[in-house]
Amino acid sequence: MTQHPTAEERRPANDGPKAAARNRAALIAAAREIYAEHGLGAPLSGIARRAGVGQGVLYRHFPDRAAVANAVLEENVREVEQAAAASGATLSGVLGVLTWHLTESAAFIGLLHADRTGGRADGVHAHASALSERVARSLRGHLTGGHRLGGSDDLMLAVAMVSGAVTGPTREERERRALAAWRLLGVKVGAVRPFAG
Amino acid sequence: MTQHPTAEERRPANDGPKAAARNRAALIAAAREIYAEHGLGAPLSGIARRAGVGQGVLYRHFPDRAAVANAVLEENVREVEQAAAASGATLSGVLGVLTWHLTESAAFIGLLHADRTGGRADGVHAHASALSERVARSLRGHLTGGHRLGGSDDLMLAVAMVSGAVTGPTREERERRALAAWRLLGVKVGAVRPFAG
Amino acid sequence: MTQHPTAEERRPANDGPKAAARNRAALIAAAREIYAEHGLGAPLSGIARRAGVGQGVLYRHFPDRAAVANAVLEENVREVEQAAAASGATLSGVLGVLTWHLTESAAFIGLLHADRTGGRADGVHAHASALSERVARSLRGHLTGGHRLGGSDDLMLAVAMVSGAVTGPTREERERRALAAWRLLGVKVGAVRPFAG
Amino acid sequence: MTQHPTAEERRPANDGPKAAARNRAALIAAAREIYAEHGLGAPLSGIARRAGVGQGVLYRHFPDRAAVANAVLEENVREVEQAAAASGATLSGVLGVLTWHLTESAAFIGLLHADRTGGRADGVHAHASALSERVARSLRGHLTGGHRLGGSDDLMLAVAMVSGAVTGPTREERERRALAAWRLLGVKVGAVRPFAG
DNA sequence: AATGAATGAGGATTCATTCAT
DNA sequence: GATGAATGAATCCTCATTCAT
Repeated sequence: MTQHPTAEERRPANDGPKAAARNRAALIAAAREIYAEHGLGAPLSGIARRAGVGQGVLYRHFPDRAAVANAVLEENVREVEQAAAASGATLSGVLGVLTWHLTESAAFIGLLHADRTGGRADGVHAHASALSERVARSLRGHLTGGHRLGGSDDLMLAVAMVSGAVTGPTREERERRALAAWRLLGVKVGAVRPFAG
Repeated sequence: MTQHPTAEERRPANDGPKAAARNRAALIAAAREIYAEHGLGAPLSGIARRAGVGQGVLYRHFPDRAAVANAVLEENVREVEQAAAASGATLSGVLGVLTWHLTESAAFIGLLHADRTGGRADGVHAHASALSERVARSLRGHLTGGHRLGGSDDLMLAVAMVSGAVTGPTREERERRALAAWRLLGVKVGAVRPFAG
Repeated sequence: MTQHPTAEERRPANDGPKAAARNRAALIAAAREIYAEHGLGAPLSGIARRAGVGQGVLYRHFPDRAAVANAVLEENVREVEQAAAASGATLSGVLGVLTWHLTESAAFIGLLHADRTGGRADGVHAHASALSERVARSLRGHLTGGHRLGGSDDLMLAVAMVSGAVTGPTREERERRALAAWRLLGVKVGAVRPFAG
Repeated sequence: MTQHPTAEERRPANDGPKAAARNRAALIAAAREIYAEHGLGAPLSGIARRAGVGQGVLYRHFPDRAAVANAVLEENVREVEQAAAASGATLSGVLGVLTWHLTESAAFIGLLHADRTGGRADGVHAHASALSERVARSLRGHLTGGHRLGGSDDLMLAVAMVSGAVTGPTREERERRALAAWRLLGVKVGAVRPFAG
């Protein structure tokens, strides 16, 4: 509580710098939901609304549409990295976390398909390959060879393939399909769940 | 009450009803190109412009955005069906044609991913499953078992997976990746080319 | 997918939230004028232009065409209600105010004729009967019987009849005809003027 | 059946000049219906469609939107004139026919309100006053004085007033209101029905 | 640092009207 | 004479982005 303790009625919520971080998180969470419901092209105004902040706040934190998507992706990628960095991590474990994000986040799937839509140099795409590379690096470290995939390139291709299979209205359905896809590839996947310490 | 008093001077070209079929084809061809360049969400006005017709013509032939996409997809699916129906057709041959369309047509890939974007029940999606089923039927007839795929469902899952792998700026690159994907799945694919009698 | 990359140069005036109320009032005033000149079906863009605001502002304040008309009507009805509620109000006095609005506001006349145009259930019509009932209620309280009208229903019919007589290019002409109409009905009408305290 | 009895299969209906008159009548009838359902601003294309002819035919017979409306009005006015010219015609009888058209034809009501909408010099309005004058003339001849209306002007004002009262979704409801309006004016009206010789 | 109104370009859609056949 | 496709201007409406407060 580094704020002035004085209660202030009027003036709609300006809780000081602490709120900034909170707002940012709320925006990312809102964006994730909106993306899941309406796809990556959803109106930014809706994201701000769901986050419970004004449009201006969104633009304070993210200069443009791409930045919002990137922030969402960043979180997904970071979790995969953390899963990969955790002690005792195995390829199948990391793939489980990766698969979780694949089934849970529309934006994350979009990441793997960014360059397909063609044209518009969104800046989403700009970052996309960098993020994609971070995922690749996370997986690379755990490649052991007990499967049909030849190397990191094959593995990332497989990830893209699985993401192609991840369709369906509910997360459960998407998970079912993702696991079926990994099975077709002959790859063992651990528990499908978010990374949590 | 709302009237439309139009201009009175110029009135370029009206080749008569004969042009109707030609225009429809031009619109589909234009849509295919535009979709490849800008994705399925591209402005309809651009399609009309590229087809060299007024916007009204587009709306005459296709009541809405979904109808345009469906018309494009319809062509792709029909070629696959024709390839499947041709005498001497083999699964790998049909898959070659299918793969061609996968690498050539953004809309066709979208077909396999229609339900991922979430939200908007476009009517694209409405037809999508019907079209998807037609593809499945075309492939089903040639399932022989000389591979790891268990049945029609596995096969369609595999198609979705390959479509997930089909990214990249050029068709050649996309073909390279598609073939790599089929290889990972252990499925033999014939010549990647459009069906031609 | 559809994006709106706007221009980057000019960005005229943004007087801040303070302007909101002012803009709303300006829009209603503009709508009243436009309606008088071009009827209820006039382009909304013209209203925004005359109000000196962007089209977006109009849509912010009024979700659709009906809402604009309703806002205009609301003002008219409110004045009649106020005239009816004023101390010392008499039927003829209220009718004078009502007649003023009849001669001044095309939208207000439209209110009484809403259901004639047939077809389109505008939502204008939805509110219309509610507003119409408010007018009826305002008059009802002052029915005294010193005339040929039997009751509230007759009175509202009479109002509709007078509104039918209110034609002509200038307000003065319309007032002349309105008064002649009331005379034919044998109803005494007070000063034809807006309500002002 | 004054047509050539030769059956002709192909060539979409061009039954010779005789068809022209039939088409014209069909267009007017269609316009009357469409006007009743969707108001005077309804799309011309709908009128042509309902008449079962191409758009071009409509334009052959009527140079513009106004001409269509005028043709519809013309029919209404002519019936009133015929009723007035019939031997043994009385004012109340003519008013009965007039009232029929008032309750049956949206366009005809519009005639009496043409100048209210303001602005747009439709050409509907151009003819409107001429037609209106023809109605006045028809009534004038039968003015006898057994009522409160002072003269032709009063009578036309009364007609306008009644037309203002003619609202409601069904013709029956509109007739009910029209008769109530005439009653308020103390004018006796004969049978409400179209003129038929 | 937040709010939320305003701007205005862009894209969708609808018709009035023309014209080749 | 009829058909109905084509044109394209006008209108509707949406949103990305800026900015006064």
